[in-house]
Amino acid sequence: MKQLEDILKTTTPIPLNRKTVLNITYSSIWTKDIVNAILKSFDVSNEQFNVLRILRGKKGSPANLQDIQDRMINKMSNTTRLVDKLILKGYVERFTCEINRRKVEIFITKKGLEILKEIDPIIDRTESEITSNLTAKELETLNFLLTKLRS
Amino acid sequence: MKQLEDILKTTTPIPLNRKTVLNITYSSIWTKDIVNAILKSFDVSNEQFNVLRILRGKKGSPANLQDIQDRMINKMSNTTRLVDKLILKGYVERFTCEINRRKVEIFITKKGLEILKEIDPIIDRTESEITSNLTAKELETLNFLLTKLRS
DNA sequence: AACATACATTTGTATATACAAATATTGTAT
DNA sequence: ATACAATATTTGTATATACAAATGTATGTT
Repeated sequence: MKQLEDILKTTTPIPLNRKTVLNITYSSIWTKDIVNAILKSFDVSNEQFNVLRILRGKKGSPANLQDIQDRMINKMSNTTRLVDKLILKGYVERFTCEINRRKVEIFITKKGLEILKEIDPIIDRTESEITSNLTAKELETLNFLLTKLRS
Repeated sequence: MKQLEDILKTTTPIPLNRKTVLNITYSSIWTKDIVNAILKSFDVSNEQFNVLRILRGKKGSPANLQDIQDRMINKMSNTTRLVDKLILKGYVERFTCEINRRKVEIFITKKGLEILKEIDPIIDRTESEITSNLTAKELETLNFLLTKLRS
């Protein structure tokens, strides 16, 4: 098992508080890199993939920008431009809401649903691989500790 | 304790594999936001602070860009421009290495050491607060599980 | 109706991240 | 000595992130 001290190439031991923060940060980068490598072959960024899945979850009903931001794990400060890119790729459509013209209505297109259908099983498999070194019980404990940390 | 399903405002339960990946990602964002809020008041970014601490760790001996990148938790693809910003702020100096002119020699300045001395105790306290909901034993377990996950 | 206020999104600017290509320097083989 | 590969950094381009300001729309008060 590669300890954090090895990864950061430091000889002095890191205090437990800092070590925990660094370990979480490093693990997050580690998982992100693995997932990104998969998504890259589909020319879709992590955030774009996230938005597409949120839109699919709406099952045909429109989403506005706030809906999307609320459901995004990394609160983007600029969902407008992210949606712009998805429109260019043909995965998403945007209309202004007729009832409240300040709002926009964003829908996933058929093409968007199709690319998700392609990517989904690969991401599922990747997420299984990422967590394969821990038992189900260990995963439960890890989730519990992370949730408690933030509470 | 706020579960991930609440955070992401989803009603459907998330499978354990994906939940773990998301929990790590979200926890990383959570800690980053807290630390960033502190650093922001010093007009230093997380990455800049990281580099300054790496340079201080060299204790007067020069660091080149690869040294810095190797010790950075988030492998920046562009340490050149990050160092540029630190030079502008007067926290760092850069010279070309006379022995191997492809390399650069980067040093932290007195001003850089002084700002670190100011920031350090505040970050220490912040890291203690971040981890204050878990006992030492729980923190050990968390670190163990994250390390095992990546092994 | 006129005004201020709140809301939802867009735009602007700076920095960060990711990757590819360009530049400069050094080491090695012939 | 020349050519070629390896090394170390820099530059370019695209996207992502963070925050502030601007725009356009709706709502409440007088």
